[in-house]
Amino acid sequence: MDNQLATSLFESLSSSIRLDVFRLLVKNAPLGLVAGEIATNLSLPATNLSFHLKAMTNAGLINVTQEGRYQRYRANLSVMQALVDYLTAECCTAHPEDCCDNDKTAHCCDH
Amino acid sequence: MDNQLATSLFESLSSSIRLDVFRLLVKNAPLGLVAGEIATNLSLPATNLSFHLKAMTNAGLINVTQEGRYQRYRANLSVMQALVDYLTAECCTAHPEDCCDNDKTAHCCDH
DNA sequence: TCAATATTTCAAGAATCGTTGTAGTATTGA
DNA sequence: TCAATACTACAACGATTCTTGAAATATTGA
Repeated sequence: MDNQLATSLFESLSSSIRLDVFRLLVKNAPLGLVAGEIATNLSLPATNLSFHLKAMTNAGLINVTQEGRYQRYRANLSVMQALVDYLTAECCTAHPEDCCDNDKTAHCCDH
Repeated sequence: MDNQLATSLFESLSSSIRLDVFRLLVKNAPLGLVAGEIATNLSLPATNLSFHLKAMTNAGLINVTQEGRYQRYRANLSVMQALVDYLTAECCTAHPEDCCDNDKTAHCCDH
């Protein structure tokens, strides 16, 4: 995980449509859904959905496999924890002596 | 957490600069940094940084408090877990009988 | 082979976002 | 009160992204 990959992953989830697509695929894990089912479920034009699916696939947020004339999409769930880990990797390292003194809810203090 | 809030949070982290800012503030948790320290650390023009800090503050990703003529920014770490929880809230609910049969690394299968 | 189906690619316009300079507000120290 | 400092607001331009319709590709079933 690096800045560029993390940025593209966040960008992949930064639109209302793509967020709905991802949550729908999480809901339908691990089988996933084919493109047409996603379009029907979210009432999206096939063209527009295809645009967003491609962006999400390129970022690695979802996976696609071909089934005859269908394209089956699945959420890549494991990438999310890696993303959070990347964000909090260096938590408090600048001043470890103060860590958690003021904010007990901080994620980095959960260990 | 809803679609709109989640979208704005992801959008807040979808630029290289804002990601660097957030990780720098995580590193300097819980004290945070004032705007000038962030600008120096990341070699950014004050104008541009201010633009991004405002966007991140509006989304709730970071918090700001005034200290005389300084503005001190802190990472809002607790919001990240809420975001991941939102994404995985309905994991496998469409077909619970198949959950984790094929993908043991899925985050939603960690319970 | 042929028509229907599923999905993607492409082009074009609209909308949004990022960066920068200039100007403005607020605070500090003398 | 005055100059310096810290930061933000605004406007403008270029760059990027979103959406849509039309056309293309690939697969299926008859």
